[in-house]
Amino acid sequence: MNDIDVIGPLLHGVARAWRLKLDERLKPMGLSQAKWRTLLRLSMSPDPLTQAEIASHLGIEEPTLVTLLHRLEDDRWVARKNAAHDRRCKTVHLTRRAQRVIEEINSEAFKLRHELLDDITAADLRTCIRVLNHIQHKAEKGSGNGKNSAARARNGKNGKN
Amino acid sequence: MNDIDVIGPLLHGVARAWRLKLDERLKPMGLSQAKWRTLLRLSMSPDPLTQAEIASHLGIEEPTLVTLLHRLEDDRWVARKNAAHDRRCKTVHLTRRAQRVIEEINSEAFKLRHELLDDITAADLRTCIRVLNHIQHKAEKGSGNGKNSAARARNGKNGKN
DNA sequence: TGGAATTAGTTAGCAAGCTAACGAATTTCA
DNA sequence: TGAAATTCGTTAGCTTGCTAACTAATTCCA
Repeated sequence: MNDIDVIGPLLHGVARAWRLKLDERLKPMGLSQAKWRTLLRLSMSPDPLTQAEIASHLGIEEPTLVTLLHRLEDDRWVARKNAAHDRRCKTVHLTRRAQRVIEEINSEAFKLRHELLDDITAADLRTCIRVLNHIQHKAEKGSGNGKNSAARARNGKNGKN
Repeated sequence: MNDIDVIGPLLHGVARAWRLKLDERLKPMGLSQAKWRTLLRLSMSPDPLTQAEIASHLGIEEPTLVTLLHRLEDDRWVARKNAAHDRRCKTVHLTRRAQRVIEEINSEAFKLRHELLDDITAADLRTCIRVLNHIQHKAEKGSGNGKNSAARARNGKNGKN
């Protein structure tokens, strides 16, 4: 089995292992990766985001976000508000409770990143990133039916700007 | 945003893009990635496999495999048989129809791998694989509650040997 | 200005992953 | 030998992703 044949399953496996590890760490505060990623994204933006914007940033489709927000709303992590400027839009806001735990989330994610990566050399890491970027761009090119949020987000065409 | 902060989302994104691309290519023959991976694994084994063995090889849990096999059985890709030697076990077998398309699946997967990787140097690819392996092992270490099929499969403790 | 096209959010329904809990069969060992 | 532990497959119910199809609101332009 040569390198070319091994990297596909390997990629799949690493992404999965990382996700599971984070989920495991954040489970004590009642949050999964999908949930804390959403909270972090909201906390990073200076002004309120609409659902379409959030979905685009996260690289998921809008219907996926709808149910995710329902769960977050049920657990009082976020609240939806009708936007004043456009009655079609809703903006999503962090509750105080969420703002309080975001620090914890950040620090836990930061710690894990460093645990997993700290004995990899900067040069190797850079090479790895270059390779992965290359693969990702190739994989997304041409598949475009115009509806891929992840690609859209990466290219900055997030529907607002 | 430095390298350490960027590689997490990147990994997630690459794995997703690759999976979507393969799904797109194999959709014309009515197969998703989870399905064709299962068929391939069955075709690679010289003698029949039980469900527990298949789940372990694929790195998924048994209940996940159960519903996957149901879908594959509904579409006449595989058949379950009661094992003679152990009445608890069922072995899973490819139908003729499946055997016929496995060649196609293989060649499509092979083509995609080479499309995505062919202008990456062998050295870079090797570095990338080394880094990913390292991350994966770190991510799996310690999380062990003994129930992680993926790690079990990689370590060769697949319940039979 | 008013009908057509577009955009935001939603619902419905499927796929593929998970854990917990269970029944039936087998293995272990006191 | 027979009770306890283990193993195999299953069901039930959850999460997180998807597409297709819908409603309501807005924008475009003839």
